[in-house]
Amino acid sequence: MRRMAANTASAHVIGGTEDLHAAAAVRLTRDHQRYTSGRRALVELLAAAPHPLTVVEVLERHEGLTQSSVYRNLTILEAAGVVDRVVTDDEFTRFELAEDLTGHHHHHLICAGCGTVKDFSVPSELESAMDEVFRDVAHQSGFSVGHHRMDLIGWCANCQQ
Amino acid sequence: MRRMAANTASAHVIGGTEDLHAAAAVRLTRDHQRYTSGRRALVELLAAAPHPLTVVEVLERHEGLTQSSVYRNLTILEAAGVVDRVVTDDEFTRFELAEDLTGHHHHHLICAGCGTVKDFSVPSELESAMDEVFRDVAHQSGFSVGHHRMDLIGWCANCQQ
DNA sequence: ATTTATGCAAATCGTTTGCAAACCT
DNA sequence: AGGTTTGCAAACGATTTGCATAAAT
Repeated sequence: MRRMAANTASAHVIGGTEDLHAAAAVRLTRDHQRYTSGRRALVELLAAAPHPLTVVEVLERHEGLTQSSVYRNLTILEAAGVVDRVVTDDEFTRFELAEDLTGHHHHHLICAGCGTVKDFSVPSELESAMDEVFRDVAHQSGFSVGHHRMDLIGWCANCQQ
Repeated sequence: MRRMAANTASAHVIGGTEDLHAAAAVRLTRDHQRYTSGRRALVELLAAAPHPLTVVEVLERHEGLTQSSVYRNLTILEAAGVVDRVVTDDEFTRFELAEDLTGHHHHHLICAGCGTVKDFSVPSELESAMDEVFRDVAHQSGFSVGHHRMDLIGWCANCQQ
């Protein structure tokens, strides 16, 4: 039941994608939701993208998708823990696969000029040190912390002058 | 170390606030902008608030202000470096005084339930360690980094269950 | 057969903008 | 005077929603 990604160039479906779909299906089922072809297409697109995608980018990359359904399905996928919402300073919400599905904890370099988002990660010792501080902060403030977000805002190579 | 004494909504100008207004005036002038009473009122409100404010909150706190002017002036104050824009996961943009005006580098605890934002800070050793990593990342990626943002997303005491 | 998802178009709502009057300097 | 800022109302645009049809179980 495999769907070949229908886009321009090197969109090669990797072997490991099956597990991804299986995991997505499990999470949706847990939420009493179906893993429809539209949702599957979204997961496929996000898995293939090198950075978080806006809804506009999603629509550009896949002819068959409709705007309203994309919004609805991204919301559902987010609620099911399949997708993460990425907020930047511009007016477009972006989406990426949930970190615990990809197993790749990372952060974002956000260009204040063009809005481009690029991934990066930091040494695990630093992550651990941060997590420890966060636990303290949460405890003192009565918050229960779900996750953290650490972004760098700056100017990409293109946008510097 | 500045002490922020205001809490109620009185039109009382506090002693230490003078420096703040002076600094704001300098930055606006540098941008060929005037420090009008509306802009002054915004700085006053943000200085008195214990957390970043939405436009709605600003309007609630000061009768004389108009929505469109508040938006326009916050944009101008941001461009002049007097105010920082705080982006969370909800649909409201928030604003706070620029960190280098208050001299208080901090981060945000964001409640995923009600959108409340609470400030916190981390040990300076951790900030330094982060800054060092960020310099490397920026260098490798061709970005010039302006600032970073590190938030905790979770559930406040009220919103847990 | 019944529930759930989709597509289209219309509505929503935070934010932006056009324009004439009020405000500096 | 000459340029800016303001207030009001209208416009904008990303996202949401109502509803009839199509798909899934």
